[in-house]
Amino acid sequence: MRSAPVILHLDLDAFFTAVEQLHKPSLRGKPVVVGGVGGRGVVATASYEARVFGIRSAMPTAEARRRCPNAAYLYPRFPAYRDCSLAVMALVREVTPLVEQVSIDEAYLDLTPTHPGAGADEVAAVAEGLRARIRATTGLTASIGAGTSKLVAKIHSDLAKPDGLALVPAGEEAARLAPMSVRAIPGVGPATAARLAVHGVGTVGRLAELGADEAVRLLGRAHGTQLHAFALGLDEREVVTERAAKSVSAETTFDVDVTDRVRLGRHLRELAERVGERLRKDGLSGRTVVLKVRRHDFSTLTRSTTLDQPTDDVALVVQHAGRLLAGLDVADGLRLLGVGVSGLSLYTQPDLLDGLLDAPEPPVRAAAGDEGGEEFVRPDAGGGAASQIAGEAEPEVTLAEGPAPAGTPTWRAGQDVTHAEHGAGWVQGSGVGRVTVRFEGPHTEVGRIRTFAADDPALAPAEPPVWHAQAEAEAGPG
DNA sequence: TCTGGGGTCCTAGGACCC
DNA sequence: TCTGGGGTCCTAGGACCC
Repeated sequence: MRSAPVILHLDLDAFFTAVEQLHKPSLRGKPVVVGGVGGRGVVATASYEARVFGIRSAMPTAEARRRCPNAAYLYPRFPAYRDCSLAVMALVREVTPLVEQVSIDEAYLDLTPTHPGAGADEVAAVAEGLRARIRATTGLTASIGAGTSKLVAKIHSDLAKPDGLALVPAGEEAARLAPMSVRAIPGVGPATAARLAVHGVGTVGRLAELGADEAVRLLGRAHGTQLHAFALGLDEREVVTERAAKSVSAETTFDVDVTDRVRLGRHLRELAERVGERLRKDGLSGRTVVLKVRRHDFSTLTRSTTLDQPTDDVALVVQHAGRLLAGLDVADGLRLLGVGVSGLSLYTQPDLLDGLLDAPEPPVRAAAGDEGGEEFVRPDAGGGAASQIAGEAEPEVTLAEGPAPAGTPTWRAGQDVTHAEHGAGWVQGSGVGRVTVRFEGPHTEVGRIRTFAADDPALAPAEPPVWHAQAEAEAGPG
């Protein structure tokens, strides 16, 4: 446990509706609801003016309309929210590089790197400074919780809302948490709260008194252990800057239940196309295809099948998901259809791979700076990268300007990661100043390049300079 | 009131292997 | 020949979060 409250949790207040009110002054001071506006829509965010009427997130929009017919009901504009989020997160990263963005409107910060030895007063000043800059540059208000752990920071950003700061001095965690409802703990939802209530546990303090063994008996091994530790104010989770995606999915709820298999098939293809698009954009492929359906009675089923090889091929996803769907009874109607891919790995493109492996070695020139004209990075110039693999493995590869060898796959401008592993291969792109080469596991075949969407002309670099790099490395000892 | 869409993590049983 | 136990993978479902 840290000895000072250097972990912050920042949460933008009523984010979606705040952006709408920012962009449209006539909405300011008025009840605004952002969410699904169709017959089966639910509320994503209600402005504070709308919350006065009892409107809450996840409430059916129909119910919200009953409570406040005069509110503005808006369909979400995610691109606008993403832009605002990027602006805020840029300010956040000026405070510390140790930022874990957990959603479009939330992030944890660890101030240790930039404010070593900071006490509560300094942390409070940093947090207030950040809140002020967010307001001044974006017009949005943020609430911040500060404590010695993610848990305490998270719980207190909620208590600070709206537009506030709540800081818990080191040593006061358990006492602060004890009187709170167990529902204040992240991970305690309706089901867990109900199970605890049966045993007379309603507060965090009572959960702490219960003891770890009893908590495990009631809630299962993982959940029980974790929640009991939380109840004592114990939380050793680190702030981590990057987490790899584990699945990609798309789903849709129909306005009216669907029984027609032809229509379902069309929706299935659309959903698979969305999944495929995202897989390729992120340079991923997955081995398990998952079909999800929700029936007329709201019961949910999933069916999955695991392939021999990871794929991002829409046709293949459609084929397997379609087979899974064919095995289900849809006579009573489906209200939701979803398709997903899990078991993700960094993407390989077999045809490109073959071409590359069969192709003659690309010309190797002097390392950057040695000669005029085209400059390629010499494979051994990346030797530093290879030597880092055995460690934690995100070596950077220097880029050189100039044309890359024929057949070199392209990554999308602005996409900050390309992948090569355990071998050499060329990559190129534009608009990005550096390439990070990421290595997975000790297991992959030599010579594989994992990347890109080279077959998509829309992704080809339009503007010079065109960069290329040779990513070169060897397997570490594992 | 009648329940979105995108995710994560956990549990449990069965298959399979050693 | 029969039996046991542990580990891993796969599948399905459920709780939870924003």
